[in-house]
Amino acid sequence: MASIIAAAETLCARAGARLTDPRRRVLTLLADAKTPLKAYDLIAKAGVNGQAVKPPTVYRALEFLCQIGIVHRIEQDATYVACSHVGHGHLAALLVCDMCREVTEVHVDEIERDLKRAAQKSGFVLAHLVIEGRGQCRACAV
Amino acid sequence: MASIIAAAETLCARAGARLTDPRRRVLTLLADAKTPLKAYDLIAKAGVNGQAVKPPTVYRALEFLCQIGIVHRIEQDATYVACSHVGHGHLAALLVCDMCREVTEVHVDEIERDLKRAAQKSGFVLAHLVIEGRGQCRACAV
DNA sequence: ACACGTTATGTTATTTCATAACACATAGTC
DNA sequence: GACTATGTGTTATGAAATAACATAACGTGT
Repeated sequence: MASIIAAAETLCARAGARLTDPRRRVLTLLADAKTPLKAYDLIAKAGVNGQAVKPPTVYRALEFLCQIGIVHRIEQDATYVACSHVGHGHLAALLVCDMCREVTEVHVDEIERDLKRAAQKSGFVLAHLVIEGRGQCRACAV
Repeated sequence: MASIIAAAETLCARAGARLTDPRRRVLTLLADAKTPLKAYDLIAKAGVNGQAVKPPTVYRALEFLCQIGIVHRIEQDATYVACSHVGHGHLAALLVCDMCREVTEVHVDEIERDLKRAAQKSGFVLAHLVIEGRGQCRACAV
């Protein structure tokens, strides 16, 4: 649990940025969660002693954390999840279980290469790639 | 242009559904557009002679058209685009140009297979897959 | 023809997701 | 300590999506 904070510190240093209070708070909440959280879940939880946190605060933190690669946004349902394989420059495919919502990350570097090549065939230069799946995780599959 | 309507009729018949007025209208608007449209673009455009169309009407049509596979939703920015390769049971990767917004569809059946296998390795049974890219299309790449 | 079930639409209101714009604060550095 | 970058606080609003309920249109069996 603490290790993800350490990883974040490293990534921040590399980016010439700081792991500030709201950023750390949001990251911690995500890391503690078993499933992806919505932005407004975080807005609700991030407040301390009755002090509500406002949307922009959380959205900024999320944007930053996604940028340094320690948090992933799941486009299909606009949720956010802490990266479980921090470190490799990895592109991950995020597989969300339809039953328990847990996320399985699989690394797909060769697939990225294949896709880049397939895109190139159409003359398309690929800069960014999103791969997301849904289905049943190991525990929930019969 | 008319051919996509014909394709839609076929797909509707196959699904035991009807290509109703609002569905045809939304599909036509998407087919005529050069780039993906937002739902509210469609809501604005779908009205006839001052009669505004309400959000649920368009959202229902979009959901239906996506279901029969003649329209794709681009998750990254919540836009919708008419499928350019109707017919094959194909899974397509949607590549959106960051400059002109045009969409290039590439077919990725082998990649789907690879990904399914990679998922299986983690015990994950893949039911649905989204692959989206961003970058520069042939015309916009230098 | 007409009653019935199913499919699809109309309508109102609301919820959920996200950002613009501007003021203030904090940290690093010359 | 003044200067600049970076980051946060706050207010307000914009943009995307859906819930809930009423009504209409179609197909089928009688």
